[in-house]
Amino acid sequence: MDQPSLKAVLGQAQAFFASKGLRFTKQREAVTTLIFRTHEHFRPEELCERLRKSDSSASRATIYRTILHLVESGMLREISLGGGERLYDPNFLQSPHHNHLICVDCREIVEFEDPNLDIMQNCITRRMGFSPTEKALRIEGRCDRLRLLGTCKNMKSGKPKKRIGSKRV
Amino acid sequence: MDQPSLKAVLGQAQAFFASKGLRFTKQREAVTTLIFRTHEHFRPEELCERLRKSDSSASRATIYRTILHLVESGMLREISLGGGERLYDPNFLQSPHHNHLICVDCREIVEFEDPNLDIMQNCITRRMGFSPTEKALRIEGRCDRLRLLGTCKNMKSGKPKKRIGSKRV
DNA sequence: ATCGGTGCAAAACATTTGCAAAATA
DNA sequence: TATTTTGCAAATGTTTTGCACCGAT
Repeated sequence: MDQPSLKAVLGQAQAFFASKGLRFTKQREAVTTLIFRTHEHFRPEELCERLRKSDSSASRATIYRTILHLVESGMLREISLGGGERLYDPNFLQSPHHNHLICVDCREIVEFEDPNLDIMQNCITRRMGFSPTEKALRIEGRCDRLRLLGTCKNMKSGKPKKRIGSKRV
Repeated sequence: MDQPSLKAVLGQAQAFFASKGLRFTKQREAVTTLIFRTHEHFRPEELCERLRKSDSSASRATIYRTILHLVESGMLREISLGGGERLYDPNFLQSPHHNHLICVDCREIVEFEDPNLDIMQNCITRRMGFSPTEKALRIEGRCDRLRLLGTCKNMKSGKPKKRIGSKRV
């Protein structure tokens, strides 16, 4: 974990739960920790798996319910990178406006921001008579290095690396 | 159906299936017709329902499999408007670069295009070393009319209208 | 006769929910 | 004690799959 220390994140979560009159139980803390300890995007089921391997524990139901709470708090966001899979992204806490670029070859996910893009999106939205509340841009592309050199840093001996995690830019 | 006549669409589908050495059976034609007869976004299960009500028929399995073929052909696109629901959009045939704006109040979906946005997205992508293959921008917003006047054309006596269909802009 | 293609029913998943027991303010 | 929260297991809902049969070349 880097920028906002895990401790700060846990504090924010605790504050949110408290503001709703909810308890920050050890299960909820464990789930929150597991989510924000890395920058990895995750599927709920993967989180269950991860938690099972850790020293703490929480039932599947609790994990799903905690995820919903964290989404409601705005700390966690559901994203969709295609395939109808429900994926969660813990990185909006550090970069609230980031977008996703996915390499179609190696599935690497690059997170990026661009203020100009944001501005333009705002204009377009307002021109249509709406006030934007949330924007999600997903770009799929082919890595130039791979196309030109036949390999890229995410390819391992010709085999694309399956990655759910993300890289910041 | 308007622009590309249904007949033309069916022809294109047939050509695709043929190019793959596959047959354009009456079930596949029925599914294709049902999909492209309107501009509605749909969930596979809804399509099953629609087909059950029509005079033609195809099993659930066939419907799912045909959808996959049509996506592969590029005629149909999977989109995600949040909530992890798998939705399909038949409108990329007419407007290959459109994006989606969803009203958070009434869930109306507005499809829109903007060449400048496309250009900017291209630049950003290339700057990161990628060649874009596909882009999906989803904006959620609040309709100004509703916010200012307390009502909007999609609200029916205060109750938001649930809409899966789309409006072109 | 040979390949697909179809339809059924089962399987595979992911997610939600009801409820009794446990934990906590 | 009152109220949440948890965990289990069952229910739900969607999508995929195996397989026997059907149909077209």
